[in-house]
Amino acid sequence: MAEILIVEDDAHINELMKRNLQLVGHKCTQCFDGSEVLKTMYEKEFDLVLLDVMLPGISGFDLISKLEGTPVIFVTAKGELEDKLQGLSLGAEDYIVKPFEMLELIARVGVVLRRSNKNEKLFEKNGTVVDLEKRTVKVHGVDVTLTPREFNLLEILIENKNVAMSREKLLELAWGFDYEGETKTVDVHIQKLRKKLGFENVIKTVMKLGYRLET
Amino acid sequence: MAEILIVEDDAHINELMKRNLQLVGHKCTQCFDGSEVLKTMYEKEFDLVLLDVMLPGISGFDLISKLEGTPVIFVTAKGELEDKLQGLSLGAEDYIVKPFEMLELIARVGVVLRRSNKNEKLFEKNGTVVDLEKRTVKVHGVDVTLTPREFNLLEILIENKNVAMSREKLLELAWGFDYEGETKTVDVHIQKLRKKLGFENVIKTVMKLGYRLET
DNA sequence: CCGTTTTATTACCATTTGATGATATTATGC
DNA sequence: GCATAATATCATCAAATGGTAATAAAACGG
Repeated sequence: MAEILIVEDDAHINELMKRNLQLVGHKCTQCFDGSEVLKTMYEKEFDLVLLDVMLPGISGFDLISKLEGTPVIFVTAKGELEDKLQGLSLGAEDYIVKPFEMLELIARVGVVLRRSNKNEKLFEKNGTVVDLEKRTVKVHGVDVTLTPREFNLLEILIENKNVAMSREKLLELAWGFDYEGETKTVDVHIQKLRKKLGFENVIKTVMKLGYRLET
Repeated sequence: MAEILIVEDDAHINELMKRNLQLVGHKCTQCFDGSEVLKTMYEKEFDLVLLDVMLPGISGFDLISKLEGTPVIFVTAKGELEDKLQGLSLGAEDYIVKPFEMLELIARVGVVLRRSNKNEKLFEKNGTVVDLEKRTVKVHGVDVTLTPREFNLLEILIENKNVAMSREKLLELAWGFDYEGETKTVDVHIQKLRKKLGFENVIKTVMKLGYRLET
C-alpha cells in the first residue's frame, strides 16, 4: 500500500505501530531518534511520516519543516491544546495523542493516504490535459511534447495555481537555483508554454512580478 | 477565506461554531437538520461541511455519501472507537469528538482547507474583493486591473488597515526604503485606488498626515 | 565526434507605467 | 464668508516592462 516512516524513540510503541500498519499492508521503516530521519528520507521516498514530538536530540516540531513535501502525522503524548495547535499549524495532516487505539491510527493514516492519492495528478483546462504522473500533455486529444524544463515550469505553476509567482520563485522552484539579477529565461519559457498549450489566457502575466496560472 | 456549511441540530453549538469560524474569516451557512442539507448545497458551493452524526431525521453517516466531492469533518458526541472508524472510512477528512476546543476545530478546519487550496487571503469591503495571493481585484464581480504600484500601495494599506499611515511611511513601504520622490505621488495613486475600487469612503484622508483604509 | 535538441541570452519594439507640474477643488481656522 | 493651506484631478512624457524572434551556447544521443 504505502511506504511509511515511523519516528518514535519508544521501541515498544514503534514496534507496535509497525506491526499493526504492516498488518493492513503498509511498508514501514523505523527511526528511533531524530538524527536518522533526514538520512533515511534521503535514501528512500515515503508517502507518510508518523512523527513523535519529544525525540532525543531534536523536536518533531523542528523536524517537520525539513520534511517538505511528505505528509506528516504527529503521534505524541503532548496532548495540550497548545501543542495540537502548534503541530497542526506547522503543516501536519493530523495530530494523534497517546495513548491511542491502533485502529484509529490506521484509520487516520488511511485518510491521509487517500487524500494524497486523490490529490489530482491531472490538471485540465480549456481542453488541455496535463498528467503530472506520466508527465504528458494532450491538447484537444493530441499529444504535445514538452521539454523537461518546460514541464518543470508547468508543474510548478500547477502546484501553485491561482497564486502569483515571482520570476525569482519560479527560477528557484523549477530550475533549482537562486539567480541574482535580470534574466528573461522564465519569460521565454512561459511564452513557449502558452503557445504549446493554448494557455495564452490561462497563464496570466502579473506585471512587475511574474506569472499566475488560473484554473 | 472559505465557504463552510455547518450541520448541527444543537442551535447553541451551531451558533458557537459559526461565530468562531467567522472570527478567523470564514463564511458560514447553518443547517439545523439533515433534510435541509442537500437543498442548501444545491444552491451554493461549499469548500467544507462540518457534519453532526446524530441529526433529526437522517444520520450524518448516511448523508456523507451524497455530499460527493465536498470535504467533510464529522463533529459529534459519538466518541466510540467504532464510530470514529466508521466515520473516517466513509470518507470524512477528520472526526472531532464533542466536547472540543473551538481552537482545535479551527485548526483542523485549516488543515483540510490548506489541502484544497482554499485558504485564500482575501480582503473584502463594499463588494470589492482583493485577493492578495492572486494579486487580483474584483469589484462587484468584475475584474479590475491594478498597476504594480497601485497594488503595492493597496497591499500596504490592507496590511495596516484602520491605521492612519503617513505619506512618508507609505512611500517607504510601498515604494521602497530608499525611494526619493515627492509625497504627492502617494496622493495621486490613492486617487486611482479610490476610483478603481469604489473606495471613496473606504480610504479616508487624514489631514496633514496621510491616509487610512477602514474596514 | 558530430548532428540534433534543448536551453539561455540578446536586441528590438509596442505598450504600459508612473512621477511630476499645472490647475481645480475642498477643507480649515479665523 | 474669506484667505490660505491641503488635497484632488488632469495631462504629459520619459522610463520601464513584457513579448518576440533571432542567435548563441550547452546538453544529449548515437
